[in-house]
Amino acid sequence: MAIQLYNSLSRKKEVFEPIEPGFVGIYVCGPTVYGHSHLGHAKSYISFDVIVRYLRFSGYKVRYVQNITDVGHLTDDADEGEDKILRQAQRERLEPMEVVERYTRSYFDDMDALNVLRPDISPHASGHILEQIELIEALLAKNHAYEKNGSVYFSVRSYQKYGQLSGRKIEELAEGVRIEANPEKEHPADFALWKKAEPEHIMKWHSPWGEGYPGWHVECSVMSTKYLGEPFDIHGGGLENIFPHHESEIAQCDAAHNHGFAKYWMHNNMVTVNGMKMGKSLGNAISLKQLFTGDHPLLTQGYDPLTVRFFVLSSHYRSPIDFSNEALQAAEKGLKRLHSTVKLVRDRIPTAPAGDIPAEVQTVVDSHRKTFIQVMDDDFNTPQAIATLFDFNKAVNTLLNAGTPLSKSALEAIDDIYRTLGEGVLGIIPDELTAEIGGDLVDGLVQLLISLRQQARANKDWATADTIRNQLTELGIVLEDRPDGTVWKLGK
RNA sequence: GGCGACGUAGCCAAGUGGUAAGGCAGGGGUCUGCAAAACCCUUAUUCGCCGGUUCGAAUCCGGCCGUCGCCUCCA
Repeated sequence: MAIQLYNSLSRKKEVFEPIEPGFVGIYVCGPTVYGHSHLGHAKSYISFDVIVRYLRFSGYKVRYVQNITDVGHLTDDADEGEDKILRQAQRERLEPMEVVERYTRSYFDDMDALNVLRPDISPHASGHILEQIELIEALLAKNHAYEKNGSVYFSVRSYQKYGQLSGRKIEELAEGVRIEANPEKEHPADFALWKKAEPEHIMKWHSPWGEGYPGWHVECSVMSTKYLGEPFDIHGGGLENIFPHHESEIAQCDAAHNHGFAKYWMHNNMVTVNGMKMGKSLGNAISLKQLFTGDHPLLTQGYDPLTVRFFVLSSHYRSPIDFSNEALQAAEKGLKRLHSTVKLVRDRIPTAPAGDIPAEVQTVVDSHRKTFIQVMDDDFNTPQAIATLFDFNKAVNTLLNAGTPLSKSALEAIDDIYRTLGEGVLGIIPDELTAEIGGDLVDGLVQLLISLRQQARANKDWATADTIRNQLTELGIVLEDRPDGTVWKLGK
C-alpha cells in the first residue's frame, strides 16, 4: 500500500514518492511568536503532527523542520507595517528577544499539552540572517531582485512561474483593489526581501545594503532548504498562507537556484468560531490556555488538551472545523468512552490467565489494523481512522463481556492496537490512563469501602450498599458492578 | 471584482459513480437487587435547490440559492 496525499500544487491526490527512498523531509510554517497560541495553531500543528507520526509509522525516516518566526513578519500589507515582534515588545516593554522567548516557551508548552511531538529542528529566522542575505544576493545576481534605497525587492515579472501554486496571475494582482502603491516597487506585486531599518528600529542587522532586516518569506525559503535540501519532499502550512507567503517561497528558491522547491504542498483548512473565521486580528481568537481552563466568554467549560486534539482529528485536515461547546463536549464524551475500554483492557492484563491468542481476537485485531492503515494511507483520513478505533472498541467490549476471560497475550494484542495506532499515530490514548488522585492510599480506601459494600449486598442490605455508592459518587468516585467484580474510577 | 472551498440526520462528521462510516444526543431492549458501564435494535428511502449525463450519482456536468476563505498580517 502506498500513501496518497493531496498536493496543493497539482490540486489532486498523488501517490507519495519521496525524493530519496526511505527518507522524508518535511517543513511546516511555524508560529510567529508574538502571542499565545490559539485553536488555529492547534489545528495546523496537530494535523501535521499526525502526518509526521504516520509517515514514521509507515517506515520512513523523517526529518521534520518547523521554524520559529521571530523577525520580519509585518503587521500590515504592502510591506509597510510594523514588525509584529517589535510592536509586541513595545506593548509589553520588553526586549524583542524577551517577547520571542516568552511566546516560544508558551507555544511549546501548549503543543506538549496537546501531545504534539517536537519538530526535529526548530530554526529561528533571526539565527539565519546570513543565509537569507546569501539568497538575496543570489537573486540580485540573477536580476530577479533589485535594490531601492537600502531595501531589496523581488521582481515577480522576472519569474514566469509566479502564481503556479495559488493560481494567481501577475496582471490581476496589479489590478488588485487593496494593493497600495509603494513608490519603491517596480511592480505592485513585488515583495520585500530586505527592508531598510529606520534609525529607531531596534531589530536590525548589517547587510550589503545597509542596516535592515529580512522580509517574511525569505526565512522559510532559506531554513527549509538549508536543512532539507533543494528540492525537498513536503512543505506544509495553513491554507491562508498559500498567497503570498508560499507562492513567494517557491519563487525565491526556484528563481535563485533552478532546483525547484517542495515536491508536495499540503495545506490545512481553517478554524471557525460560530461559522466565522477565527483570527487574532478579529478578536474572536480563543487561546489554547483559555480553552484548557475555560476562561473565555465563549466557553462554557474548560477542555482537556486531549479532548481538543481528538476534536481536531475528528474532522479531516483539509476541511474547516467549526468551534462550538456542543461539539467539544461531544468529543469529550466520545474520547472518554474510548479510554474507558482501553483502561478495562489494561487493568486486566496483570491478572489475566496465560494462553494463546484466540483466532477471533486475532481476526479482530488484524482486520482493524488493516482498515486503519487503508484510511490513513488515503490522505491521512483521521476521521475514518478514529471511526475504525470505535469499531474496534465495540468488538473489544463484546469480547470482554463474553464471559470467558481473555488470555494475557490476547489482551496484549488488543492493547497493542491502542498503543501503536491510538497513541503512536493519533496520539489520543496516553500510556497512563490510570493516574488516579492519591495513588495507593486512595485505592486502598476505596477497595475497603467496596468490600464493605459487597458484604452489604451479600446480605441484601441494599440501603447500605446504595449509600456507599451514592456518597462515593458525590465525591467523584464512580463504582461499576461488573460481572467479574466491582471497579471504580474517577468521574461524574 | 478576481480566485478557491463548502452545503450529508437534532448536533459534529466520513464517504467523489454502485445503492448513506463513526461520534454526541434521543427511543426500545439485554444485563443488574437497583444503578452504572457495555452490548443489541432503532432514528437521513436520502445527501442545499432545479435540470442534465449514465443501467445506476451524495459522488460527474450546467444553472440557481446559501455559507465561508484568499486576494492585506494571521495556523
